[in-house]
Order: sequence, then C-alpha cells, then structure tokens
Amino acid sequence: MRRLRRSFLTRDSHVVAPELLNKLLVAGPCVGRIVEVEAYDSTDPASHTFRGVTKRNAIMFGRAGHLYVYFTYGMHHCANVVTGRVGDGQAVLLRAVTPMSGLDVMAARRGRTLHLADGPGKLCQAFGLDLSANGTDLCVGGAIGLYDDGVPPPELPLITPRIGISVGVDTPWRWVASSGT
DNA sequence: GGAACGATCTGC
DNA sequence: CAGATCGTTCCC
Repeated sequence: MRRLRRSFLTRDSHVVAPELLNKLLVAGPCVGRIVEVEAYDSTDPASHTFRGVTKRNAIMFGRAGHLYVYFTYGMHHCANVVTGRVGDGQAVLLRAVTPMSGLDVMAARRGRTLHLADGPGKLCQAFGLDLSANGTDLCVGGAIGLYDDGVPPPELPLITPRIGISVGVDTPWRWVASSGT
C-alpha cells in the first residue's frame, strides 16, 4: 500500500474523480475504500470556488493533494481532495467509502453499526474529519492520507448528476463504483 | 447589520 | 417529509 502521488492529483477534478474510486482513505485507525465522488471546479456555479477566493475556500485554490473540509447545515462536515494547479479552485468531494478497518472506532463515533460512511457527512463523522483537518497534506504518508493498494478504478462506474445542489444540476460529475459484475 | 441558505442526516 | 443548527456569503 503506497501513498498517492501528488502528480496523480494535479489534473482537472472531473478527470481525477473517477480515478479516485477504489483508492483508500486513511485517518488514524480508520480505512475506507472510496466508492462515490463528485467533481467541482471554479467554472461551476455549484462550486464553493465559483465566486473567487474567500477565507473558507482558500484551501481549494491551493496545492493539489490537500484536504478541504467545510462545515455545513450547522452540523455536518464534508471532505474534499484538492486537485488541479494552484489558483484553479478544483476539488473532488468524497461522498462515500466502504469501511475496511477501524469499524469499531467508526461505529462509536457514529453511534450506530450500520451506514458508517455512506454519505459525505457520515464519512467525516466516522473518520473524525472536522475543520481541524482542513488543509492536511494527503500525499506525505501521514495519519490522514490517500493510499493505493493496487485495486484499479472500476471500468464502468455509474455516472450521474451531482446530489444536493440547486445549480449545475445537469453536470454529470458524480461517479459511483457500482457493486456487482 | 441582517437575512438567506446550504456539496446533509435523522427520526417521525 | 420536516426539523436541526450555525458559519459563510451576499445584499442593503
């Protein structure tokens, strides 16, 4: 299991996103296989970066391979992997992972044993990702990072419009690792 | 200064 | 299907 190379992420979010499927997200004892992602970039009205740099989205305009965490709905966090080049304002939202290790820790944080990380808010709660993890470099092999265990991305992921947005609703920038065959 | 609104989740 | 709950952003 080797850490992801930064060069792998230094490309357009909608190109990187499907290739992040089946990679591993690690945060302390918690490991999960990425199975659902969405792409955002600064040309996209649904993106936090659409209207330029702000205090919140500054990480998204920074270097690829860093973690962009934001707080929303007054109670949830969402985690993104910054892609592209400095100044681009691109990222891939991690929407769901399949838990692989640290299930006990995830269950304790979630307060249940089912549906541990099958949604962006649930994923962050299970993996303990909050604003203190915002800006973390995921490509240096640290406790929080992205890793590759050799499992390739699915050849035919499900591709759909993105979830939970009110603009840019027709852009098919959501990728799901379909289960089975 | 104030109001509106979320890249969501849960329980009814 | 509506309520929770608060930081960020935008408008006056």
